Amino acid sequence: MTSTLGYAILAILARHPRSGYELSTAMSRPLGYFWTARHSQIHPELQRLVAARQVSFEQVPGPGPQDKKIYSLTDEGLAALRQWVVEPPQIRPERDEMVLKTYAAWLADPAELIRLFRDQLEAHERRLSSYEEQRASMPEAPAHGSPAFGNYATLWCGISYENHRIAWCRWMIGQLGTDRDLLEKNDQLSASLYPSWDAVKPSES
Amino acid sequence: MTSTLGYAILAILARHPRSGYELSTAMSRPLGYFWTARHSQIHPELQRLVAARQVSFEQVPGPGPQDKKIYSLTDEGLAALRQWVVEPPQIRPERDEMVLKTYAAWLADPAELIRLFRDQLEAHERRLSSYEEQRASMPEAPAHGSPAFGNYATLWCGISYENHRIAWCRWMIGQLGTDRDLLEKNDQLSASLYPSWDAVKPSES
DNA sequence: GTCCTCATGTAAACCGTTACATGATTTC
DNA sequence: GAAATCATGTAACGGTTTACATGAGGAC
Repeated sequence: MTSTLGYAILAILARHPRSGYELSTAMSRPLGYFWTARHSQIHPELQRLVAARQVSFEQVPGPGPQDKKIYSLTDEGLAALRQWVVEPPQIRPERDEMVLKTYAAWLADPAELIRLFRDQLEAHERRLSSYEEQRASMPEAPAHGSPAFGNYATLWCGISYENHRIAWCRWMIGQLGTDRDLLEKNDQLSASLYPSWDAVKPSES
Repeated sequence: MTSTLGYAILAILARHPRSGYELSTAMSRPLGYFWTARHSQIHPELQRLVAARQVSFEQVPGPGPQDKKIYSLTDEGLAALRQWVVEPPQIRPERDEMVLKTYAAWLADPAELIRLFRDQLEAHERRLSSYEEQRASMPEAPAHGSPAFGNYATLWCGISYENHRIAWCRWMIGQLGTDRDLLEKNDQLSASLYPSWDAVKPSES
């Protein structure tokens, strides 16, 4: 019954109670990297969760004209969240605009494509270094059972993902920039950092 | 004006003309891994693309009661596609249900989590070996300018992505399965195949 | 005769974004 | 005094999924 957005809200409230406003800031970039939502989606969803008895709220006088509502998980909500976590995820189609562009890249001007992938590369490098910073200010391998484990594990995934993306951008730039000065640079970078086809081959079959 | 779905259709038609039905099979799993759509979305979009003069069609008598329509790109459509390819992609939020579950994983039973990540791991391994097979039946590094380049580059991305995902699943299973017999197995697997934090560190800052 | 593939469409429901709407408090 | 932050909501729109609707031809 509860939507994935609903579980995202429950997952955040499981850490500590928050207002709808705080939820919406937590679920917008650059904080909410793996599930985002606007306040216009969060407020109605909170109302639904209250109706389903998965969250409750207490009203405290806020700065604005309306009362501030501090939402927290109910026992029912926590139980539902716990159950949902270990259920296999819905298979939702991957829609990746960069990969789609790549599929049609054979039609486009190589110089412009290089510019596009350089921009992407920079963006992913910026994200990676931000993740690395976050990791640095975090205890190494927190115990399962503490919320820090969730933070640590999602960060690990994020760092791994950015490395994958960076390797791919570098490879693309290398492929597109044949017989040019950037060839040597990119060859070095992409060959070492990421599993190339050839390096992976001996492991299986 | 044209939506991303529109460009996805243009990108497929740029290879060779197809009917709406053929488009819908091409854009459903397991073929269309990076942009999927149902026929109920494709047929109206094709009508819009025809109205925008980006595709044209010729009717041939089909098996059913209605004529089969073979769509192909117009010069205008090809030009629009070429332009779109090198434009920076819209930043669309990442919504990853597995990462969201991971964020809340500290609440769940480790044994059940291991089961979940093992299933995920298997699915990604299956995909990877299917990709590897496809790569094997493909010329090494096709020239930019031929459609084979698009196939090769998207496959490279897919293989890199699956490797990232596999490494992450293995790491998670290793983290969850402390003081158990599976610890040794997973330590070996994840440490070698994928960049751990520590291995990446000396490169930057 | 039933099921599967080929073939094209429409309608309702759902999810998410953008825009509309209001207003107090704090900071510059 | 203007702008940013805190705070909560609704409405319109666009994209996606699911369901409805039809029907020929071939395989079993």
